[in-house]
Amino acid sequence: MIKVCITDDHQLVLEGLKILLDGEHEIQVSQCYRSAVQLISALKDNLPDVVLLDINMPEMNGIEACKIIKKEYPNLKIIALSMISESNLIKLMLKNGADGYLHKNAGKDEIIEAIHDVQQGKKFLSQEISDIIIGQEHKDDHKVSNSPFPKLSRREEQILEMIIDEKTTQEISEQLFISFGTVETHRRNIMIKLGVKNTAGMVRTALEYQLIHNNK
Amino acid sequence: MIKVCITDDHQLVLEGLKILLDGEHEIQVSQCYRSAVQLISALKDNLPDVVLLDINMPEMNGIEACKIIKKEYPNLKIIALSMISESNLIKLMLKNGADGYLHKNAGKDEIIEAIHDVQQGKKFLSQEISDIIIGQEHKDDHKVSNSPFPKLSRREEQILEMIIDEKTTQEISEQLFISFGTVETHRRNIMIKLGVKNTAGMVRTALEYQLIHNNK
DNA sequence: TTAAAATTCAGGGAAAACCCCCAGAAAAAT
DNA sequence: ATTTTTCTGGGGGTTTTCCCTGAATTTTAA
Repeated sequence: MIKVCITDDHQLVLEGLKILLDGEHEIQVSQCYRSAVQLISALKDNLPDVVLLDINMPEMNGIEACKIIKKEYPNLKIIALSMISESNLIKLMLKNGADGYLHKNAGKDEIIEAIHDVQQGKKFLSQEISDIIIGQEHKDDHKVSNSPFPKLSRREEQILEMIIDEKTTQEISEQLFISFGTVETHRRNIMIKLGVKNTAGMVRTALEYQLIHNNK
Repeated sequence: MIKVCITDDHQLVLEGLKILLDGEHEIQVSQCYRSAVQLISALKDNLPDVVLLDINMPEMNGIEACKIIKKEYPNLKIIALSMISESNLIKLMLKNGADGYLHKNAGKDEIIEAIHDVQQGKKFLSQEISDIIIGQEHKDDHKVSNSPFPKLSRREEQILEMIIDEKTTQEISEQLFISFGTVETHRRNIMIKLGVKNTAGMVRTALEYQLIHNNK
């Protein structure tokens, strides 16, 4: 019997997965959590064999969570769940200790196969995911290898949010009571951290990686 | 017995929902589809009572699908499903004939309640969704009322994609073999159509509404 | 077939963003 | 306690975007 724990901020996915997996008799869904923070604090008392972990969550994203969990519990197997199949994201997740990666349009069989595989110590990547990684391998390996998951400072995050909200450097400086030059410096640093070259890149990356807490 | 049909491009959500609803004895999941195109062509032969329709899908988005379906089958009830609770999106969906709106972190009970409500001819909006709409009501009613779902031309879409890909006007003009001035005109028109004021707005709106086909 | 929308082009000017350099003070992490 | 990161500020300059105007041709829709 494999003890599985699911963490996803979407109630619907959570309940669906639970019922889906409960139908299997070698698998037992022991716990469900709506956030990575909940998951991490609960692991102390009850350790499952496999964790299904959503990547795109508020508060703490799956990549951060993965890193923390693997540090504490290296033997706990983690399967990343994601809506998007972006090669950089997948690589980052695997780099941070994930044992498998499932896209959310995977079927029941694929999930069960993944759980069994990682429980036996194997890595699991669906065909689709493998193709993406291999297809992009030559293109951006330098970019990924030396750029960790972009971590912005509080100020940078705040300014990025305002940029996404269509505010100009001038407006941002006025609203935050800091100088024009300071905002420009932050802009520059954000671009460097995200590895982009203009505003479009900042916005795209921010939304793709869900770096900002969009409460619109 | 209410005949329900589910359309979502994510296999996982699809299977989860199916099993979730199969547990209810007043509800019968008659069909499942992975795209709106499939759904629409299948309605001719088999008409359900209620359709659970994901908004964010490739090929055809839920808003377009909703409009088409309601035109053909005005009595068929549609509940929109979405990952994001953006007020404009919700309003647009309702404006295009949806009978209910469910966020994907809704629980089982909420979904079942929604299905029963719309089947009886009532509208269903979760508390969370109602709050968002009411909260934004004063702010942007003019903006929504006279701006339909932004429809870009082929060229505009193409250029928007390139903007999101961090290309400058110069680069775009060279790669498309058109003049600098032409690209600028397209940029301007895109901004007007999307109701934004700069590049950040274009990128944000494009990604939020999934106007572009991001095959990265 | 006629009206509407899309695509093409351009000049001139203002605003914003981008790029280089630098550097001190404060806060956080090791 | 010391190193690192963050936050702050700026000078000077180039590139890009944004905004105004206008207009001809082609394609699409009513």
